[in-house]
Amino acid sequence: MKKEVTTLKQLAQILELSTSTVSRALNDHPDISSETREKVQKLASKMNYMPNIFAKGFRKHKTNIIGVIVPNVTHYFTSTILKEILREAELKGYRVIISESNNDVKKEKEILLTMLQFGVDGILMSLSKMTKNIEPMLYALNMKPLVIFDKVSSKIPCTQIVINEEEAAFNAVEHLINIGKTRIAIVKESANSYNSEKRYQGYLRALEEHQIEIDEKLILTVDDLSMKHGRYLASQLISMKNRPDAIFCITDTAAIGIIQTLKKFNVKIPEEIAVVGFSNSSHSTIIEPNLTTVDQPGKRIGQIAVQQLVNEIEEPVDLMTSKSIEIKTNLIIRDSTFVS
Amino acid sequence: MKKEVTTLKQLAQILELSTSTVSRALNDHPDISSETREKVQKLASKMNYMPNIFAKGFRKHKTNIIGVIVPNVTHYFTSTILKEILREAELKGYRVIISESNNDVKKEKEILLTMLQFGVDGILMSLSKMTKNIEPMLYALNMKPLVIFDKVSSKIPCTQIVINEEEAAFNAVEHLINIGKTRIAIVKESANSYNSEKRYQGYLRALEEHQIEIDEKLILTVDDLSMKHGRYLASQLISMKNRPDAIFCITDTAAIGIIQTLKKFNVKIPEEIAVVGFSNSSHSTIIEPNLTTVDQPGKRIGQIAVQQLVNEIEEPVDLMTSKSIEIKTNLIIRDSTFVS
DNA sequence: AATCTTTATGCAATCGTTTGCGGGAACGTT
DNA sequence: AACGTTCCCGCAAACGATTGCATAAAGATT
Repeated sequence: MKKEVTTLKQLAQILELSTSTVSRALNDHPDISSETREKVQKLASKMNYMPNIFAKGFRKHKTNIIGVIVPNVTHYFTSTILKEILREAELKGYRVIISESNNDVKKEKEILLTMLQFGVDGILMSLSKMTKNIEPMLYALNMKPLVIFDKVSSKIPCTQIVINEEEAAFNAVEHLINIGKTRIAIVKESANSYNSEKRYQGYLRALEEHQIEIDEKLILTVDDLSMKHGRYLASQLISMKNRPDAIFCITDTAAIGIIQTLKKFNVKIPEEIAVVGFSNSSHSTIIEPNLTTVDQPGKRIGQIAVQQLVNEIEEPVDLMTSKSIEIKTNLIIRDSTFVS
Repeated sequence: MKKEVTTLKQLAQILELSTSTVSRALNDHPDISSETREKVQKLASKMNYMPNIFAKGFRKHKTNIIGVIVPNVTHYFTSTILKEILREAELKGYRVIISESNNDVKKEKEILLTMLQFGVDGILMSLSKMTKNIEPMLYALNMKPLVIFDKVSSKIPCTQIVINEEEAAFNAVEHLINIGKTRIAIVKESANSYNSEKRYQGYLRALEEHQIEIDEKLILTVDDLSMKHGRYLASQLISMKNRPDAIFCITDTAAIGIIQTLKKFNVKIPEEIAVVGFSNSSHSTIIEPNLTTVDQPGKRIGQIAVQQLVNEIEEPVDLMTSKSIEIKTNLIIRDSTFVS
């Protein structure tokens, strides 16, 4: 093993040149005659020379690595974004290291610091659910560019890539209104995350604009938007004396739990209760009836996030400057709200 | 920005010691008196000192990074493994860089080389579907430890982490036999990947041991085990004059496509045709009837893969030595084969 | 022919850390 | 008193690549 790697010095010796010349030749420095440049480059590729990235990073204080921090890689939406981040980063000549915060604030902070220590050129992150203390992010911003996406916080003065949460929710709820629903429940998160809050605002605005009175009983809040909790909530809603005729659930997973329970109790979807989710997860076309949901363009988010970050890395602008980029979503209407 | 980072030299100056002493003190070298050791460590933590990883990696030729190459991060099973790889690697003090091959052999090779150049300490990979040329892997093995998982190839002389594919398939098919099925179709991959081949062997053995004749017509081969192809195959199977009474599909996705079509044509599952998948993907409990499938312990695979690799990194044994670690799977019986 | 430019190259320092070696101080041993 | 040990610590080289500066050679300008 440990086959020896060719170094600059070796190339230099063989060609009877100095390492400086070889280095410059490989980097297309104008001082070098095209003759030697070619000679060097030819030998280098022949000997399979690869610059030692650590010596390089060490010297130039640039690693061409971007750090990515997300709550959970197995989340389908996240992995879609990740996929695109990998693709786009590679295109731009960056490598990506990924860490999971598992929605643990302390872990999140640790990862952030470790990545900085490690020398990433910039960081891309999606905040964990409970992130309140933004100190670590501010600290990070002191040193390197930071772009946050999906789960963001407007308190952090950096570029944010978000979807039009409020409008998306508005459209979803308006769709329910358009098909004749009036008692529309919402299922949101108790920890007032950015996303949950925005979607809630969209819900409120839709009802308001259509002069539908808000019924506190139809505003459901839950810690964890899981399928299990969805199932539980559905059973609650069914047993209400004045049932809703539609449910807007700010997450596909919980929406699916809801549908499962509704079916179990033979509630007709969408006739008796229509259901709308959020994410367009792959589950939404498996469950029956297929789930009407908001499509979040993960690819676009990943792509723009990388582009922004690389931009900030390569054109060191004034950090600490806020900028919010909003990405459009699409409501995808399926059987859970649609009677053919 | 670019807040200055504390270095060894700075610590040394403040303490009026040499950098060597400071370095040794921080690394608990026995030559250092406990008195100075404490003094140094105290100041270091106070000044938030973090060794420059690049200088370190540069000097010691060790990066503490492991490279991971997978075909597709959005694949649920893959992301489960990934999650565990991240966790376990961190535990062992390693960082992880991830790349996607997208089942492109050329890309796979490129990534492999880039990662080596980059200086990873070892590589964890799941082969792409069409990988035939194992040259790049052999080359990699020359330089660094390599562990492959899930999609493996016995031709590559390195540690392989696999599930008991053959046995798992055997159990699945035997289960179908036990519930009284005799005309059991299999849906497998046309590119004879390791996994597909092993599962096919398990299928054959199960039939053989139960003296069920093999019917070539029931052996279906498809390029791409997608839902779409599943749907297509199902329509084929239905229109056969001598229909199968069960289908063993070596992938959950395709199995789900099959179920969708069977339902569409009002074929009773499992009474008329039972269906078994492979993976225990999250979809398998969403589809109705819930899919009987083989649970692949992704967490275990990820964990063992990292443990093996780190082992080989830290105790440089003889590389080029094959070792196959088999992980047990479980057949999870659900409604698609079970009549209550 | 002397001087200035330009072109192409080499020298040597540098980045931050680790580590082999050497050496001074303090102590113990004859 | 002379010598050997042990304990701490510093010097300086090394890792591989980059880069400011110096310089030799060749060409251009007067």
